[in-house]
Amino acid sequence: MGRHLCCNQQKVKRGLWSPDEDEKLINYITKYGYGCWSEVPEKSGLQRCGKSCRLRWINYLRPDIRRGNFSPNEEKLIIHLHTMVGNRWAYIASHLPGRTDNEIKNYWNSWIKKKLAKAEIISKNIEASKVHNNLPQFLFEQSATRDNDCKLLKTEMTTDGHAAPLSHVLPSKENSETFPLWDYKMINPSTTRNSLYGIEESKAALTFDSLLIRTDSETGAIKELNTWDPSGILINSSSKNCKNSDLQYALQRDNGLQVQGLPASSTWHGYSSLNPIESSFCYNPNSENSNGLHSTSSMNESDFMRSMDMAPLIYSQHETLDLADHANVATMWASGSSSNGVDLGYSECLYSAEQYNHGTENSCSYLPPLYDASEESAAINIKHNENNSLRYLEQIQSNEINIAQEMDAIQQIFECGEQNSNLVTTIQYCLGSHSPVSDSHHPQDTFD
DNA sequence: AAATCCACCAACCGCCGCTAA
DNA sequence: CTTAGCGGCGGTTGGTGGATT
Repeated sequence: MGRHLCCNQQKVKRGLWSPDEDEKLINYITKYGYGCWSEVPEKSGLQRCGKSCRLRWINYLRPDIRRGNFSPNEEKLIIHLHTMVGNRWAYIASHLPGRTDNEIKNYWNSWIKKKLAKAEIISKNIEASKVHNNLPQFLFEQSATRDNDCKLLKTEMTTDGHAAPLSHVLPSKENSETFPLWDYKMINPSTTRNSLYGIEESKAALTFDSLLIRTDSETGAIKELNTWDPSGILINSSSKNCKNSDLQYALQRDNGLQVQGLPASSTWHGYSSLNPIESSFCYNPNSENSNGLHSTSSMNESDFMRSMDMAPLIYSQHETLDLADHANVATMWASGSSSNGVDLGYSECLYSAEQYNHGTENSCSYLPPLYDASEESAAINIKHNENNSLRYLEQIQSNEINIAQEMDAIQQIFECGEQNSNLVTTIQYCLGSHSPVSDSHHPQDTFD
């Protein structure tokens, strides 16, 4: 079962397609269209199995195929989607018009080899370290033994061996995308609420495949690193992405050090991992564990899939939206969906993206001014977002905000035909299907 | 100039899930 | 209900051509 009859036939031709064969297939598709691949060889006169014909058409001959190098935005989108769904090439390809799953798969496999090659040098050491409480010391030791590609500067460590309470392990904005600090594997995505330091206690913890500190390839010096990422610690295991700031937050929390760009350790409201989709979870006020703490639960599948359709849309509509922008959008999103327990914030995300890309205030009156990722504003923004989401909710409930007008405005921003209707559908779904949860039900920080 | 290496990518293979008989 | 046939998908292979020795 499962094996195709044509695959057993000895007479079928294999290997590269000749121009003549291509022509035959094109002629057939032009004449009959496609649908039943099994009958293609017979009717087209090709000595190929139907499967091979299908593959050739889909990956090479169909007219809407887009060939050539991947653009930076395409690459960005691929990385983003792969972070969320892994090797689901067909799904990823569905978000890149004209690209095939095979092409993306090939691109990824060749791309990731290069990227991980450098990381591999110290990944085993990181694994061995278990990323335990001596991580800062471990990093320090690494810096003394590794070459210029991966080290912490000695001067950036405090005298007791801890990482300085600044942003030294954060990548520069321009490097972070192609040179992630952290890669990781999710062992068991079903378990909820694992902290970075819960690794040894939980099978659902993260393992770190690599840790890289970005340095200048010529001078060896650590490049200027910015706290561009104001998002916070990994709170929930539904997240698939653990960022450098997660580490920073953990360091802050465990060492009692205030890290610039992060909120005080006693709060995590409005914080989740960088990507709102990866980290989004539904706060359940009815759930209370033995410690009297409310727990979170992972998003259900439909929420997850719906969310996954959103971020690529944001990306696809904004040529200049980079990771730092995304971090802000994400923070905004997370503040609506996570800390308040409701799926608000989608349209806010879009407005936020819009104002970022155009560098102007948007027309959305309830949004705060233009976000920035500076250290000073990060904590303020978080609080602002939080209040903002609540205010948004209140305005919706009191009919102060007209949802129809809201979506009209969004329509004007995103004039993208079919995708647009999907967007509106999504927003309608969000606004109509989720009950708000009181702000007083924020879960407590379990690390305090 | 020849041999070897290596990256790329088109194509193949096997598995899965759906569907119709 | 079972199962053959099929489309679709992801992992993998191997041919090709450019780069390096």
